[in-house]
Amino acid sequence: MSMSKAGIPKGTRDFGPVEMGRRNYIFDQIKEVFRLHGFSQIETPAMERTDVLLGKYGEEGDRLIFKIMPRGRKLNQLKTELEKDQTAEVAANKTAEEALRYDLTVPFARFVVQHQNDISFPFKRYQIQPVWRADKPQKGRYREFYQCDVDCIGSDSLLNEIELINIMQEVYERLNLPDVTIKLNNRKILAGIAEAIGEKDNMMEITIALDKLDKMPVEKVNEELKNRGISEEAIEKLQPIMNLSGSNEQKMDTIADVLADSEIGQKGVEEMTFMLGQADAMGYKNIDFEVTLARGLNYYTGAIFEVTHPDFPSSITGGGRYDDLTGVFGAKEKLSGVGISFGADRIYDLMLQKELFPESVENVTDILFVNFGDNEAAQVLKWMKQLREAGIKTELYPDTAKMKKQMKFANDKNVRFVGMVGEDELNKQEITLKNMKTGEQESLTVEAICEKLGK
RNA sequence: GUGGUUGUAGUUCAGUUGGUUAGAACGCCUGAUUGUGGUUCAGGAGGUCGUGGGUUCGAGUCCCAUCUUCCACCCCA
Repeated sequence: MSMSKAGIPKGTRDFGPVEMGRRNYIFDQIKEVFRLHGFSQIETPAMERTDVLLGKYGEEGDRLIFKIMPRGRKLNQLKTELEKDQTAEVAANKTAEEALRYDLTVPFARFVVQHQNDISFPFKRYQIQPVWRADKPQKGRYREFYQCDVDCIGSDSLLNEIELINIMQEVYERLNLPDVTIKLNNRKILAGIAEAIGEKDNMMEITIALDKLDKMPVEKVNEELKNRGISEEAIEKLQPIMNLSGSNEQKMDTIADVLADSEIGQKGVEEMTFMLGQADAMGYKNIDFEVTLARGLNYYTGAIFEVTHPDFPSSITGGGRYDDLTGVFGAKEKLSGVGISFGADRIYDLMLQKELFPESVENVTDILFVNFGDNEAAQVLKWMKQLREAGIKTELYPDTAKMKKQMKFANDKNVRFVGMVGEDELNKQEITLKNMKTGEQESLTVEAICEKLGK
């Protein structure tokens, strides 16, 4: 066998026992909230057929999809395509039959269409799985990461959007991250703006520029708009929007004014007003209407969401409404959907930085028994059965090593109690239970311990 | 994909204009303590200086390539 250096691809990570305890804590909280809102879980394969994914995320997205190298005859076809003076990228897209999924929304749309006869709508699903992007890694940006998606498909009602806001609030409340800001916008407003300033066909250009407002001054953005081919007149008309400020209501008033003549814009204003009103009625104070919020994913058509935290550089949740994602897979009727995705890995990084993980997620064993020999071990095995039936996590050190070594092991593993059963305890039929945090110890019967620590 | 940045012990980092045998702290191992971890004390192990080339009498230090890390653009969870 050939030797190789141990290592993993860039932008990927191993998760040890401590990290998994924390990660599962995040997943459990998120899952619990999803279930409380009536969503059910699905899973889809790590890979999809390439044509399912290509063209759904825009040009940049296509480039970031991991294609799986073809095998056998297809591999020779790749060679032929390359010889036809194709770029390697085009050749790869043409010949790779499979690719790793880039997100969970597009595979979900594929799933819905494929199983449309078995699904009753509106279909509320959640899905927690890894996705892969051929990105250049940075802080909070990985090439393999988990998304926690909730989507409702087959309903136009804005109540779905409202429920998603509730879910975001509940999740971040549970995770002890109350400082998040939920940013809202609507693609219809963005379309309306483009229409109102007479640049209907340049909506993407305008939204990309608007998105940069939080990074560069207005003058720079104006310059960029000009470079992107937007007329001076249109840029002039855009200024009230670029200089938006004040409360959500004040911003909405200004926008409504600018969009008075745009049908689609008015629809967007109507939707946004409803959502802001509902959020206000729930007493939420951290909702921000931001026209600059664009979100690159091509398929969004209505509301768009993004959650940020002051101590983290990038968004930790994002999503929106898509009207026709199932259409491209040949759905019988038009199915509108809306959903969001929690970025578990970014939430993990943020919570670690803020030291928000409860200590309890790190201990896996309640009682570790010191091994004093065969006779003692035989008795401990019986007692452990009783303890486990009472819901107490317990284990026996497998070797009769030195006490010091066993105690150190217990300490390193962060167990709550050490159980000692030697000759004295066998005679008394009791267990010496030591609290590893306080150092106190007492002699108790197994029944008394079940009573004390049992679930 | 473009531009920049980082890499030295298990970890975090020192290491002078290129010059003997590459250091510290923490961690790890052993003992003080044969039924007590976390504290204390004494001792010990551990490095092909990311990898591969090159310049030089001599390279952790300079040059090139490559990988990795982080950052900006782009995009995004």
